[in-house]
Amino acid sequence: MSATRLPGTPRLLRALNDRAALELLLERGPLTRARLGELTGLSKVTASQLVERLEERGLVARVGEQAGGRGPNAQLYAVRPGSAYVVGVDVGAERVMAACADITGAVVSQVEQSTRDTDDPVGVVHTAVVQAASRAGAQLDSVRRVVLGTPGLVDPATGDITFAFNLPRWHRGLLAALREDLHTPVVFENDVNLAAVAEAQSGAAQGVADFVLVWVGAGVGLAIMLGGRLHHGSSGAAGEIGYLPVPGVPIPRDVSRRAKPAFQQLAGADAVRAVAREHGIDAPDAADAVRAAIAAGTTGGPLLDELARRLALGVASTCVVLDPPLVVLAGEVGQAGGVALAERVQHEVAAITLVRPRVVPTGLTEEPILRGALRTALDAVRDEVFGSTVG
Amino acid sequence: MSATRLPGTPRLLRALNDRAALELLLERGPLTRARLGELTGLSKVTASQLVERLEERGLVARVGEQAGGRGPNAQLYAVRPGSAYVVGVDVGAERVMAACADITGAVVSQVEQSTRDTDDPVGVVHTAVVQAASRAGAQLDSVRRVVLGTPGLVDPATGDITFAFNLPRWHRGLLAALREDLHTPVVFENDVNLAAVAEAQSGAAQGVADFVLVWVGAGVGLAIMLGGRLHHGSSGAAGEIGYLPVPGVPIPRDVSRRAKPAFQQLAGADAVRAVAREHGIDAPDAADAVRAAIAAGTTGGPLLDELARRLALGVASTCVVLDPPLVVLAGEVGQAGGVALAERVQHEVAAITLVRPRVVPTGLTEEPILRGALRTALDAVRDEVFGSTVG
DNA sequence: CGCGATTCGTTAGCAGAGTTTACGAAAACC
DNA sequence: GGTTTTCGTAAACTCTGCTAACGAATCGCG
Repeated sequence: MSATRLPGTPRLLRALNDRAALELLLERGPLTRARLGELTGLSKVTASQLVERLEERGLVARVGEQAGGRGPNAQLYAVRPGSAYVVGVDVGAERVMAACADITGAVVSQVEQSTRDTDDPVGVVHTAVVQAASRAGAQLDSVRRVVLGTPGLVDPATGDITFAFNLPRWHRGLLAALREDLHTPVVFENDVNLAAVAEAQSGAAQGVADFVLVWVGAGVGLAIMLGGRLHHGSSGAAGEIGYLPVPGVPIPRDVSRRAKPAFQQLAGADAVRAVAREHGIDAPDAADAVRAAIAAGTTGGPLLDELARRLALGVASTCVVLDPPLVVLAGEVGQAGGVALAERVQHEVAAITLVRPRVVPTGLTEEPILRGALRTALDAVRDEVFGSTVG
Repeated sequence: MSATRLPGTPRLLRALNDRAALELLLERGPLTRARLGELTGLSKVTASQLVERLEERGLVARVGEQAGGRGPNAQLYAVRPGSAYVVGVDVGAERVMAACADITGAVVSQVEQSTRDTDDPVGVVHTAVVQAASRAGAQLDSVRRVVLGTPGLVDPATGDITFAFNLPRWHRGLLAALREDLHTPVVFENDVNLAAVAEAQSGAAQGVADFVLVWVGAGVGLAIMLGGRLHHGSSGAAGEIGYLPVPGVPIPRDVSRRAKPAFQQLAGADAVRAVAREHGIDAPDAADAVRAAIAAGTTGGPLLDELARRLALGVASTCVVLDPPLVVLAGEVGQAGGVALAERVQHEVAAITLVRPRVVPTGLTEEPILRGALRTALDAVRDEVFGSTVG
């Protein structure tokens, strides 16, 4: 009956300081013992002992000397890349992209495979993961975590995928197969959420702790970043804004797999193509239609206006609830729309609500979901590897 | 250019442990030194030293003995109530309610005053605060914080109130007057947010870290609690769901002070009264109308159904975005609707979205805003008073 | 009623983390 | 080549917490 909190023993201190030092080494590249002391706030000698400990644990290594200074050349230390690896995977409907990164975050290998011409998608994903690891020169047992990005909801209780309409149902088999071979934690994460993670790391939301990312592609989705962490919701369904009840579309009652959700019906790729046709732009692909409208200059304006008006309904709803400082438009359509679309959405949102979020297009072009998967895996693995002093 | 993190010195340990001990003393009442050791995870002797320190700092005092055990009677210690006080105020349009609590959270005094028959509302609030303090037997300089709950948005940058349509504009004067006399931090907080804080502490959301509270009164509002903390949004406008673009109401463009926001027009008290009249219930007050419908039994069903249908649009929008496990209905109308209304809203939300939040009526009857203000003030003051070992 | 069993609180000695002071050695400056 | 500066390491001390031991108080039981 005693909830016994964590004590607060001296070893906790060491764990905290070690962790802070490692984080600094990752962020600011190789450092000398003295500089590390300054940055952590610790004394020179303590920092020195600390580095020695980390070196013994195999987490840190000498990587050179810093010449040019006044005194003797200072030794430079950095996090040892080989101490752990992670694999991220973007599991799309038609292709699989896997990449392997070492614990410093450097992407060491990348593998792409098509799932179109096979009847064993599990096998494809599986070999992609194994190939990514081996091409990176990483032993399989030094891969500490695999993160798979897919559409659909991740049940926070079980970690399984639910409601992945547009993907085959082999996720469960995939999870089992990978875990069996790799003896490693394997987790799913929603693809839009991963895109947001990537956006925060190196896209349009760098250094912004709170923002939302609106994904406009085949479906519409939303990722919510609060305090630098993803908000998943109690059933993993936070951000499924396809189901927003918006004006202009009948609200389907008795939500089923058949019924088309309201906002998605208004702003999904199908709707974009339809609106484009009405405006005289006929393209096989929604993103192409948007690009065509932008290329058309003034002529394309009305289509973009209409698109922005529709998107703004969903964006306004989320912004009225959350009041984020920043909204990132991503996904095929969001990216294609670029600044032209983002500006229009920003203007439109300001017209119908009190909040005034900045709306910008994604700042990422290459594999946002994959990058997000790697980053997510890294965060978890660093907690494990770097925090092991506590255990 | 060195961002110098907090060091991680031994004194940090002491601060952490002291803080944990104080928190335990507040939560679980008077404790013996030995029990405190168990609960914190510290050794018996360390816990003993710790208590001695806290006693010297005046934060803790002996309050009795625990007889009946095997060995000698153990001394019981508790947080000293008199070491600091806070004042909370519910600033309504027609009356002001102030209360004073000691640092243990015990409410020591409560004062109510009308602002209807005066032309100096600032003075009324001011004297209410001073009276609450003096009736509590608290010196003015031991009141460490005053929290004022009012409608409107609180600008997170300045702390000032904006957009308080239904309240006079003397907030700024109030802030200045109170600060001048009391030499104490005085802060505003949105009334709906405070109601949510109270709900989390002792209402329908006890022990629930994530939930939203929907306020249905003259206006409609929303408070968002995530991880046990309020989410305010970048401009303090998070949860202003009156502005949700919902189906069934024209969306006013060029939002101005005149234009009635969409969702509010659909579900605010005015709308409730209007709907009630259509259903043959004519009451001067929206809450009365709802109560009449419930009292009418089956006859009142259709009105409640319609009300639930309207509310569900707003609730669904927020739940689609946030996916909270729990929605609390509060405010005059929400409270009047009770379980009958909550159940209907829950059912309706489930019909139009994928998420399945539990919807319940408020569990508080007495002064939720005032209680929330006190709790908010307490949290801040405890950080200051208990955390002062660090400084 | 007295003895043993328990538990409270304290004292003594020790271990882990970090700090200040001091110092030898290496590199650069003049 | 001397001076100056800086690196890395000792040595001695402080602060926090831990284990072990112990006197004293209280209850249970014979």
